[in-house]
Amino acid sequence: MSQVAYLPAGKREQTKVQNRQAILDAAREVFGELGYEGATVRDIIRRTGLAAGTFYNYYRSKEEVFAALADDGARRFAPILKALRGKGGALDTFVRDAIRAYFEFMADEHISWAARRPAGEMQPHVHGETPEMAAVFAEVKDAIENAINEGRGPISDPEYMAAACIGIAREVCDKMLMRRPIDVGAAADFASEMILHGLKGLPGAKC
Amino acid sequence: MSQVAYLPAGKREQTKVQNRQAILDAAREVFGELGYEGATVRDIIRRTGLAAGTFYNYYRSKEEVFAALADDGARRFAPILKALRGKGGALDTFVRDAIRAYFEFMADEHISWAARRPAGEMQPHVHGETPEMAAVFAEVKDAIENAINEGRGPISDPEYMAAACIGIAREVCDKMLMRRPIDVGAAADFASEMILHGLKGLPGAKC
Amino acid sequence: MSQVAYLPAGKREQTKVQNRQAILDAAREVFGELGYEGATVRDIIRRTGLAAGTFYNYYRSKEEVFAALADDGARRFAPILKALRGKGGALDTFVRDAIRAYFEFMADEHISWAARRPAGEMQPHVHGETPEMAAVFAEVKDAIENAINEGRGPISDPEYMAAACIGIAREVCDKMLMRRPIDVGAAADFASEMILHGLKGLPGAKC
Amino acid sequence: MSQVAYLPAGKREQTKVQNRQAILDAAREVFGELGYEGATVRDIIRRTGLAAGTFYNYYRSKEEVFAALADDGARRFAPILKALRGKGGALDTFVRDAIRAYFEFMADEHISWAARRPAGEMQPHVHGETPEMAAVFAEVKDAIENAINEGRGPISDPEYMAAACIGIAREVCDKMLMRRPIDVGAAADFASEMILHGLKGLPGAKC
DNA sequence: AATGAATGAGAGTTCATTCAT
DNA sequence: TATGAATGAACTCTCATTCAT
Repeated sequence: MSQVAYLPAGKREQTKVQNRQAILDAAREVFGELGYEGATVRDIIRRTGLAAGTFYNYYRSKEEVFAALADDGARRFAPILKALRGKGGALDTFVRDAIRAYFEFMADEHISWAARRPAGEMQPHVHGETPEMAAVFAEVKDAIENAINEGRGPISDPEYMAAACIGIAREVCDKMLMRRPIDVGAAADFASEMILHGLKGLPGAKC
Repeated sequence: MSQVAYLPAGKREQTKVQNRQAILDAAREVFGELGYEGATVRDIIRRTGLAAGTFYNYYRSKEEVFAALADDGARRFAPILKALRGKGGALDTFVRDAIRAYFEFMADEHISWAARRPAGEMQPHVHGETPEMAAVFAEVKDAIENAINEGRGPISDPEYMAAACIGIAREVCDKMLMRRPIDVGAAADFASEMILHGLKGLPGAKC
Repeated sequence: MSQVAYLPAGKREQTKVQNRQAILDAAREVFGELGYEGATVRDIIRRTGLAAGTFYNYYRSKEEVFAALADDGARRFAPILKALRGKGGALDTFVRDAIRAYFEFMADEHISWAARRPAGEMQPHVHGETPEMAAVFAEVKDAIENAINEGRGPISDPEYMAAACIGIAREVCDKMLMRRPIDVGAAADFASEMILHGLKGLPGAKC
Repeated sequence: MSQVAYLPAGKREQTKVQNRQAILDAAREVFGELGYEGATVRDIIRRTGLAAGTFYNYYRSKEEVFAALADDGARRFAPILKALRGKGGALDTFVRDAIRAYFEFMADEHISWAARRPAGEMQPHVHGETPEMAAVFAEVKDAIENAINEGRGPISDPEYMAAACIGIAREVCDKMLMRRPIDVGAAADFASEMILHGLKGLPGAKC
């Protein structure tokens, strides 16, 4: 068309990006606080100060913004994990590296929304996990399952083994995030040790 | 005037107890299928055949019936755990016993609602855990934390230790419940071994 | 179940019927004033004084209440037409009878909602025809088409013939309904004559 | 300052006229496909490739563009009718000419949007009549009413007479537009005959 | 105590229209 | 003047809860 005017290059474009981010940030918070079901689109946009309809200029539904959040987390974490997998060492090393990477990512992620949460007030039925975290968690789970299936570890029940690793990682990480200061190194070491040697392998145990 | 004297204790009381139980049963199913947020009071009451308003003669809200369900599970599981705690043996033994008791309870609980679920169809954002399970989980968690704090185990970070045990128990139990047939013994053994000795302690590992 | 109490027999049942009717009446008015697309469920329930949600206790959607209205009209008019069809006389007679029946029905129907309409204020894009009217119109159309196809009239283009009859009936009826007093006899006679003999057959024409 | 002197009359003006026409064309299609209520400004503007806001540089509302469309049709048809009226012959002739002109206009108009409609898919509650058609219809109606009031026909009820003519014209025309090929001559002849002599005047009737 | 219709707040979503660019 | 994101009122529909019966 001949009437090319006001190509989006300046402030318009900028606020668009800002709004998209604002919605994403608000959604992260709201999902973290209220859980997926508990969160409403209105909760999200209210926190941005934007109008109700504006949400739908960026995402078509609650589902979609949730997916975008999860994607975002996965996308940022994927390369880290991939590098680890590429190294292809012993399960021993892989577990330590993967757990550490996971814990570090979670800690980073955490501060962006945990800070402004009314501390101590843990709603019922809510997991306090952002979609990003969930996505990253899924990645790690996948990696561990693969590692075990590839036979880089003892031959027991692979599914149970992965489940156990995952369980430790998730729960210890959760605890870590509740402490101040957050000590990623200590928590990751603990979890790795626990995964590899169990309670009896911990310092102070009589093996 | 409303209390009719000498009303035989039967019919009326009977009905009340039955209705209360019917609601509880329906709620267990519905929460299991739809999750807490997804479940509606209508879903619950519809399954009982009672009228909508009747729900509120027994529970003041969805929240309350959920709590009642959790209480119920906890109340039934508490004595089992208590007996274990009373035995006061080594952490070793306690872990095995507690895990086994937990897994057995879960398996029992499970069949009461898992049966009629459309298998394979796992909704997003739904955890498939009844309130009872959640409550029992909390009990076990408590027991393990206590055991560790009492010094019946290695002196490391007690909170992390409990978290790790809990994580293993939860995840392995979940996997167990998805298999057919459900082999409680194997799963409990695996989880206990994992808790005590980690991956390296599993058969086939070079320690 | 044993707890049979307060069977719907008295006032409850009564208001239910009243509400259903109130919604139907309101819907008739609103569709008449605003047209199908223009009408909203809110418009309808607002006019009844009932709460928003109450609408959905009676009809699942705007579509459904519209269909109910149309059904109602058709159901009431069907027997009249059927009797006419049964008589099986000449097209001549059939046309006069059918037109008369149609005009009479419309006149009856009309007063129930036309009365409270802001007179003279004819919105654009709106046909001022209730679903009942539309339904009855469809019935008559069908009857005329059948009569013509059965060869009870001249052999020309049956579809066009029916269309022409229908056109006359609809338009003349509309005009009739706008006059005061409504003279069904005169209007029906006119329409019949016009259908049968055209302008040239009208009094005052030189044939 | 904003009006640059000596700006060649071309580009700018050209664009304005083109845009106005593009919106009108799009609106014609959309109203034809979706009906007035069903059509949205977004539907219209999307089809032009212009931006949402641009619509409002040309028309203040959906209502206004609709009116413009109607005007357009009326403006194009008016001279045709006027010529007919000027001839001032018998009602007989006038009816035939007017009907023919009307049918021809409708057929022309029709192809411009009917072509790209998903055939056979007739939405409920939608009339498939462009605003232009409505306007032209109104013109013809007016002409016939005038002719009758001027006493160029039988002295019966003029309003009813006009209504009857209009009804025939509208319905037969509708049918004509649904046939393939569209035979304007036959349809116009039929309608004229029907208007003038009724069913009994049709070939095959015993008069 | 049981009933189930009524309630109305609030959910997700659409859309005509405005306005900074 | 063209743009298209922002706006916010209004829409359909759901649901926890109340209350007359």
